Amino acid sequence: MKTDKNQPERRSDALSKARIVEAAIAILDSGGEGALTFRALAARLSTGPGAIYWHVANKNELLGAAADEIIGGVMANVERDAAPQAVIRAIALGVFDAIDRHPWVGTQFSRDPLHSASLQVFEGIGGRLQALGVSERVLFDAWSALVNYILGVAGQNAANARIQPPDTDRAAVLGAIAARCARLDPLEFPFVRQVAAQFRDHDDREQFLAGIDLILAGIATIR
Amino acid sequence: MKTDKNQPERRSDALSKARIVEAAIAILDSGGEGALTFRALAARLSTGPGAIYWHVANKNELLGAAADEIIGGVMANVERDAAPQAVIRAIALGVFDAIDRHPWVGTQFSRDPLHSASLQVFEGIGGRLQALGVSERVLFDAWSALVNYILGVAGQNAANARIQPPDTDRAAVLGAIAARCARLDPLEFPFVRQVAAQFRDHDDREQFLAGIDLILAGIATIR
DNA sequence: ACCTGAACACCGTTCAAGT
DNA sequence: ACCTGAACACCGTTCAAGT
Repeated sequence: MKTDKNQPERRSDALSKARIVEAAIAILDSGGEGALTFRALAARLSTGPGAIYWHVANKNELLGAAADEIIGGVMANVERDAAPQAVIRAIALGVFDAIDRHPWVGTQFSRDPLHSASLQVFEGIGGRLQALGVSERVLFDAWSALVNYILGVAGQNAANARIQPPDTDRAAVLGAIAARCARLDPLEFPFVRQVAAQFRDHDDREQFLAGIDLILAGIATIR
Repeated sequence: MKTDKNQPERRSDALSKARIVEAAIAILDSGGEGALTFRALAARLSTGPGAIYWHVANKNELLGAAADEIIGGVMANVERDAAPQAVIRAIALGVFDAIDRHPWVGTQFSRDPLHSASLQVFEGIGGRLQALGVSERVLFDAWSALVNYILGVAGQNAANARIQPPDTDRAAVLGAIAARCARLDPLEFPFVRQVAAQFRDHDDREQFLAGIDLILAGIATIR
């Protein structure tokens, strides 16, 4: 039985928060954070900037709703029936990959820490640590380390994306950085010089996951 | 023998990059990131906005120079003669405390990863990991985990500060968040509800350091 | 109830004109 | 060489006026 959602109007050009958020996501993904303007958004929706304010309080709320949309989708698809460590890795990678595809999301976690997006991540990580049998005494430390790491990297990646145009060549940027490192004073920066080659060929995602595993290994030592 | 720095002019009202950066830091510290405006800066220096552009390319460079000033001071004061783990903790806490006092600095690490501020942190952490005897194979993982964590938390704290006015009551905010957590659905968010009380009384700095120690413990397991 | 679009109060940045 | 400040091309947001 298909019970039609009895929407008041079927006109596809009627404005709604859902349509506004959808359009905002499209603009953010294709043009980056700088491209989202109330004027650009209004143009895409064939209306004036003022119309958007009837459905959305301000730009902050709009960005929050857009981020919730993305993270909500990620968290809904996390496989929850695996071993606790595996679920923690899946949540972490889910967030990482979402920020990779939609860098602007990374800035939004700190906007309101109790919005559904963040809450789902918080609960997902914390619940698995309990399932892992982490003692009450260190549970809060373990949880905050993981959450700080995951959301911190998300924010850094978002900041990086904001600096670089949406279609920058990652490999070229890494190569340029590595080359500049190799030219540093060997006496002042021996380590950075040495690590430059590895840095050029590294994969952000792998390094991110290695960090998660190091924290999990640390948790295991005091569990 | 006091060899006077033979500066061309002694007039204290002469504009210079140093004076501009100093004034920018004062504005950023007292009013937050939103308060730094070329007009506000010009007013404080009793000149026009255009004059600043003679000494500084744009706002981005200005923020970078200001952040370098702060982090440079922190890194210069790190005690380097202690045990490697202690130095790593000292660097991490130095960065953390600097962002606590000057939240706007936290956004600047990702601006240019090879500016002196970031480089000094990178080298400081990496060098101590080598001193710790971390094997070549896992050195890069260990280093990137620590650096990601330190700069990630810095960025999150900066973002939090940008949302809240510079003189917000921390304890009141934490209390309000904890209260909202306690009202969440116990079936959907059991962990978050349970952790809310601890969250209200937690200390950001202690939690940050606990995370560092967990990563160090993880590194020790594969060293 | 919902939409329109001009207008307001800002930005960063530029640039001709001054000294 | 360095400074001035008006002007340009933008913002987010508001609001009287429309339907």
